[in-house]
Amino acid sequence: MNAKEQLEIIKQGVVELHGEEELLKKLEKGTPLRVKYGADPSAPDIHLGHTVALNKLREFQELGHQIVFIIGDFTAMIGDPSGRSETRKPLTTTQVQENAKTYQDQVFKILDPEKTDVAYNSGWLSKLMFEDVIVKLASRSTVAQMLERDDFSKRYKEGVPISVLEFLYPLMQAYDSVEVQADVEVGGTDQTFNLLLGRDFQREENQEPQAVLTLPLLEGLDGVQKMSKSLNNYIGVTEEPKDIFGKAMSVSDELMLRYYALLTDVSVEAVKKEHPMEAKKKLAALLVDRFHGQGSGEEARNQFEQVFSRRENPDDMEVFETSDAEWVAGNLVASSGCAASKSEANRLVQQGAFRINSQQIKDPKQIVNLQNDDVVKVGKRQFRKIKIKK
RNA sequence: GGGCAGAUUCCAGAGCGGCCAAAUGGACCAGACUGUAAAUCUGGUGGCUUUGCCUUCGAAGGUUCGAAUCCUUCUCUGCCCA
Repeated sequence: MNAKEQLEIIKQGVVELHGEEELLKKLEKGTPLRVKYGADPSAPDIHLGHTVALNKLREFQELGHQIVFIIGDFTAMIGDPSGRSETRKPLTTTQVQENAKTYQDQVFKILDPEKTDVAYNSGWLSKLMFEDVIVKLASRSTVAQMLERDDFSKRYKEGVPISVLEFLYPLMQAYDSVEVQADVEVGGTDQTFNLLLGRDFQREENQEPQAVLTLPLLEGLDGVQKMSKSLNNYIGVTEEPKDIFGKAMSVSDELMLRYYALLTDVSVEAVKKEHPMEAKKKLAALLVDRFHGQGSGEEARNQFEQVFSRRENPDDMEVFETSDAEWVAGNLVASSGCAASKSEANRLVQQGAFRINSQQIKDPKQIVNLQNDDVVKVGKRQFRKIKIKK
């Protein structure tokens, strides 16, 4: 495929491409490009938000290029301030290592391991002398530049603390680009500053500056904030089919269109013509298929319709084993793990969330007599099948 | 280093010395309505051996019959001055 055609593919779905001409020239050389992507192993779960960028990387790989996947094990000790309104808690080395490992396993659900170099940035960052930090990093950016960034200026205005440490984060990320001699770096739009700084750093080291490719940020399930683990508004790629399906179904119609646009090749125009619920089910199934294999989406859909449309019990219920047949309602809810505490259990019962074999019981103190295969339901999605131990 | 302000339950934020497990909003949970959508409405959101008891308002002490509220010291944060 010629360089121009490649560029067209690369540009699809991209918000901004800095250094387009340079990129074209590099593509014309015909040698595989080194495409950098950095991941912060502070939260080990990869979710749909990440997959926007990962899919782009996958495209690069299909075009024959090499991915340099950087695990920011060193930078994770600081925490990326991008888009955040508060200082992140630093992680311990052990935590970071564990996270990094699970992270990698998940990434290869999407990326081709053959065409991926994995690098830990502690490999070079931890070896820097203080002098290097001053000369190579700190001297190359100004406070004004930093404060120009939304996240910092906002915090500064609001009197929310900003650690000097956090100013170092973009610098380290930029330095990574120098180390791995990246031709391209891919990231979310919130990364723009960090990515562009990489270009400056490379120029100073007499390298060709990397092309910078920013991708849209995927909104989380709430439809407002960006998808992230800490906000708990995400769909993780390793989640159970029924959870992926259920979460996808719970998004608003508007957000569904956004997900279609950012996560699939399906034309949004076509989707708009469909019944929203049907479209949403298709999206949900598509996502399940993607992470659990062909056919699993269909299965998840059937389960979903069984449980929620027809209000039947799911096929696979957690079993609650007990030797007592007689229970106080509230205790049963708590003991079976359907509520975090006894008080919560009692509350749920009072609010009418508790059903046993479809029969609602509202008094937490009521005695219920259990039999084998009775089904306890708490709320919309918690089911327990009863087994009486003799 | 000096001065000032502040630290409250998941978050933001209110809290006269008793009526404070602590207003209000957000978030979340449950119920109703639905397309488990959104919107809307209702209720709820520390724990427990639950009409009462226990733990909580940065930390530790103290005053008081009684403290989130007053005093002392400490820790942390912001602002101003150097």
